[in-house]
Amino acid sequence: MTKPFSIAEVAADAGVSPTTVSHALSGKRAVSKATRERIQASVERLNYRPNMVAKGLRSQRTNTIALLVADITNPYYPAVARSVHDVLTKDGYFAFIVNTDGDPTSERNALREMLARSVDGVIMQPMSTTVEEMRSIVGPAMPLVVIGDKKGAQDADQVLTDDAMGIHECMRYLAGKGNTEIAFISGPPGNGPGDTRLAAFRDALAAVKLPVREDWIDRTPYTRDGGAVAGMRMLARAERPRAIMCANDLIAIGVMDAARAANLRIPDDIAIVGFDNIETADLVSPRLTTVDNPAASVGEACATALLRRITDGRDAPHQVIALPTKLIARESA
Amino acid sequence: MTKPFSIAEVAADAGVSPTTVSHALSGKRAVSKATRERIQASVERLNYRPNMVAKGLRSQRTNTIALLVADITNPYYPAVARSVHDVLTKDGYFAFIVNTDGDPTSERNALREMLARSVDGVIMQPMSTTVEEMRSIVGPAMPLVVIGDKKGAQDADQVLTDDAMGIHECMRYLAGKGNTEIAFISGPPGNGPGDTRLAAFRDALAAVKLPVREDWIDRTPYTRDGGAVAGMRMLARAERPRAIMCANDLIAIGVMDAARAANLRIPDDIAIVGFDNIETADLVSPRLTTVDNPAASVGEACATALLRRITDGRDAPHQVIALPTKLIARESA
DNA sequence: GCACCCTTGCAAATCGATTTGCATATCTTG
DNA sequence: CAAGATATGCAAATCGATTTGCAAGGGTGC
Repeated sequence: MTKPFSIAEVAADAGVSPTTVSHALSGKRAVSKATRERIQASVERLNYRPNMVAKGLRSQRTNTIALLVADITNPYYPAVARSVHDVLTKDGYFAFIVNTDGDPTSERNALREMLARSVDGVIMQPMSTTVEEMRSIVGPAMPLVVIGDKKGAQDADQVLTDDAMGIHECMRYLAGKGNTEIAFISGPPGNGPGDTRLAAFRDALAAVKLPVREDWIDRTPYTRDGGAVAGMRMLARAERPRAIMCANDLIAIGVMDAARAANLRIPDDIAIVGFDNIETADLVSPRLTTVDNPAASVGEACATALLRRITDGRDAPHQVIALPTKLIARESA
Repeated sequence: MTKPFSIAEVAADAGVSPTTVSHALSGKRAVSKATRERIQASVERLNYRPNMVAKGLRSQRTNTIALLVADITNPYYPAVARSVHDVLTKDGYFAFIVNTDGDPTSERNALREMLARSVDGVIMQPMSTTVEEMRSIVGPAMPLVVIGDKKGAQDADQVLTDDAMGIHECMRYLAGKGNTEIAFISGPPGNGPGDTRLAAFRDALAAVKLPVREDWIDRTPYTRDGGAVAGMRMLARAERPRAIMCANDLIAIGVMDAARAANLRIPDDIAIVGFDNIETADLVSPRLTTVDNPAASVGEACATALLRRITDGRDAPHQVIALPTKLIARESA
C-alpha cells in the first residue's frame, strides 16, 4: 500500500459500514461480539490506524500540544522538554517544539501558527510577550501553561519556580563569605526570567544590607557568548565587582571564559554564580556554584497542568504551581 | 471569539462564497481586484488563518514533520534539532520531536503514531530498527531521512557522518603518542552509531597495526551514568587499558567520573576520548579529546534533504549526504 | 399473537478548506 | 453586432472519522 487504510476500507473488508467500525473501535455503542471480532481481524490484517488529522478535524482535538522555548540548545530546555514528553506520551499526546529566540515577533508568530494547527494546548516560557498578549493571540479557550511569570495568572495556568528563594540564599552565602561587591548580569529586558531574577537580586542584596550598584548591572543574551561579552565588559570596568551573579548558567559559563581571558582566578579574584544548575554546571572547572532550577519537575508540572486543563475545560480553577529553588554551592563562589 | 474564524465566516463577512475566498487567497484562480481587496480586508479584520487540520485533511499535506531521536537530553540532539528547526521554519514546517530511548518498541510506535498524524516526512536516527523495518512501517511513500546508517540506502535518504575518518585519525594520534592498549566502550548493540563506530575502531586499530582485545570492548547506554558504570567495569579489570575511546561524549564523561573515582590521572594513567564534540566536551576538566560530529550541518542536511524529497516526490534519485568528522585533540588524551 | 423494547446496523451530516464543473457576465474581434 | 474568448462567481464533492437519527431484526412479556 502506498497510503494507510481508511475506515471505509476496513468496513468493506469486514463487510460492514464505517459507522459500525467506528462504534466497534470506540465502544460508544454496542456491537455484537461476532461483528466486533470480524472488524478487529480486519483492523489487524490491514494494520489500520485512524487518521488523526481527520479525527482532529471532526473532534476538534488533535492530541497535540506546543512547547515554545527560547532555544532548545540551552540545556535547561531539553530537560524540561524531556519530562513534558514523558508525561504527554502516556496520554497519546505529542509536542511541537518551537524555538522563539525570545524574540517578540517569533513568539507571536509561533503562537499563531500553533493555533492554526489546532493544538490542544500550549506550554511556553515567555521572554518578550506578556501573558495577556499571548492570551489575546490564542483566544480565551486555549489551554495555556506559562513557565515562570507570576503576572497574568488570571490568563493562564502557571508553573513558577521560586527564584527569589534561591537568590536570597545565594546572597546570604556570598555575603557570609565576605563578598560585598556583587554584580548581576541579566538577560535581555522583556518578560523573561532574567527580569524576575534581577528583581530578586535587588531584594536579596537589600536583605543582606548591601547596596545595589546600577553600573554593576548588565544585560546580555542568555548564551555562553552573551556571557563572555558581558563578562569582558564588566571586568574591564575601572571599579570591578568581586562577585558576579548571572541570570542563567550559560551566561555564567561565558563570564568564566571572560575571567580566564582576563587572567583572573575564580573564585579568588572574581566569584561567579549561575542559575539553573544545568548538567554542565557540575562539569566546568572550577565547578559552578549555582541555583538549582528543577527542570524535570517544571516539565512534569507543566504537562500535568496542561493535560488537566485540557480535560477539565476552561472553567476549572486556575492552577498556580510553585516549585522551590535552592543554592548549590560548588567551587566558583 | 472562542474559536478561530472559518473561511465561511470570512466569506459571509465579505459577501462572497467560500470558494472565492479560497481562490483569492491561494491565487489559483483570478479574482477581481475589488473582491480581492474586500476579502483581504475581512481576513485582516477577523484575523483569519486557514485551519491547518482541515487543510491537511483535504490536501494530504500537513506541513509537519517528525524528528525521532533517542533522547533530547543528550546535547548532540538539540544541536541537530535546532538547525532542523531553522530550515523547516523558513518553509512553514513544524516538527514533532519524539524521544525513543533507542528502544525498538518505542521507535516503532513513534513511527506509527507519526504516520497516523500524517506527517509529511520523518527524520530519524535509528538505534534498534533497520531502515527496512522503518520503511515497512511508514510505507513506501513517506519521505524519510535517516541519520548515519549506510545500510538501507535504497529505502531512505541518508545523512551520514564519516565516523571512520575521525576514528582513524584518532587512533593514529593515540598510537603516535605511544598508546598501544586501547579499549572501546560502545553503545547498546542494535543499529545505532555505536556499532558503526566500534567497527571503525577495529579497522583503525588494525590500520595502525595494533591488536584488538575483545575483553577491552564493552557496551553501555549512551549516557553519563552508562559511561560511569562501564568505566568502573573497565578500570576494575586485572589488565587495564591505557586509553579508552567511547562511542559518544556522554559515555566519555562518565568514564572520566569513573577514572576520578578510581584515583587515576587523566590522561597520564588513562587517556579518554569521546565522540560528538558536544559543547560540554570543551568545558570538562581535563578538556575532552573527541571526534567532531558536525551536529548543525547534520541537522541542516537532514532538513534540506527531507524538504527536497517532499517536493520532488518519491521517484527523485536517492540522496546520500556524507559529512566529514575530525579529531579535536584536547587534554584528555 | 400483539405490543414493546433492546440490540445492531446503516445513511447522512459534520468538521474546514480545496477544487472541479457549471453558469453568468464582460470583453474582443472580424 | 454576432460569436467566441475571457473573467468571475457559486454549488457541490472531497479528504477520513465521528455521531445522530432512523429502521430492521430478535426477543420478551402478558
